[in-house]
Amino acid sequence: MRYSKQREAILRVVNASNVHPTAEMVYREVKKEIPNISLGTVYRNLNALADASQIKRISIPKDVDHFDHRHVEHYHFCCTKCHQLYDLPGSTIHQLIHRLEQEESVRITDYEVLFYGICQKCQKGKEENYGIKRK
Amino acid sequence: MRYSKQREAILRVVNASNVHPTAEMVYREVKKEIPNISLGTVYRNLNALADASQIKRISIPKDVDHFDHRHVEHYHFCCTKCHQLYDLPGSTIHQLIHRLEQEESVRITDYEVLFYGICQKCQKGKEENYGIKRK
DNA sequence: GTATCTGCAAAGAATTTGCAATCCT
DNA sequence: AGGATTGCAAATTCTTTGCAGATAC
Repeated sequence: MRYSKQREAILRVVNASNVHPTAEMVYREVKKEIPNISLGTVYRNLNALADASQIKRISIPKDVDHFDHRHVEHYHFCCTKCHQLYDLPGSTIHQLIHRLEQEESVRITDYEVLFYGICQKCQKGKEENYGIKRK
Repeated sequence: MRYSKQREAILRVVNASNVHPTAEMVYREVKKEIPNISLGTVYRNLNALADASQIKRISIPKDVDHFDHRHVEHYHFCCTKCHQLYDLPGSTIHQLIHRLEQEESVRITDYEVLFYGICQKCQKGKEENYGIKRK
């Protein structure tokens, strides 16, 4: 994979973000720096970076894909009320992975744990919809 | 939700299937029974059934959505070589859910655990691609 | 009777792709 | 130089939706 300033900027934006950006969000952000970048380029690079395991793709029912850096192990939590995507800490999953690899004879190289529920804010009644439409 | 023979057949197909069918697969299967059913009806009903928690939607990176019955608790495993979707047994996740609910003050109502890796068949070199294209 | 559901076809939304020009190394 | 990458726009793919007629209750 050859260097390009577009890809460098895209990776930087995903790494710096704490909101699990979508392709569109990354596009809007990178545009500030490279105004004539195209959305196609953003998609191409997000795919390339995900294939190279430099970022992680999060697929969510009824929503477009989100992308995430891979700095720390964590789970994802999707609030079914405000449709916001949060991180949940933890890496308890490794024991489970080990057990499954033994018992099921598969080799596990990656995982995605997605919880659904009601976030703290929405439980308190402060429900907000951050413009994320329900598919 | 009112009865319809279309929805009944769709639910029956998902419940009877052991391959986590896509909307298209369900459509092809139900068509054997109700030849003039439309794909739109299949989509509408899969959505309605998933909203009613009668079936589960599985969103996978670079693949269309799959649907699954909810008979037993299990995880999903996606082989990155043959792109086949398998079940993995277990429900170890409940302790984790409990802990996270306490510590993070969220209410968790559902979850999806998706592992990636190489399935048994592909490890043995018998890799097959079941016509599931890579997005 | 009437609200829900269906089939059909068209629309919509997200993502990919072909191509000529440009950029890395 | 030469292959990778880009911007642009068109194409593709999956899914949703509007509507008129059919169906459930």
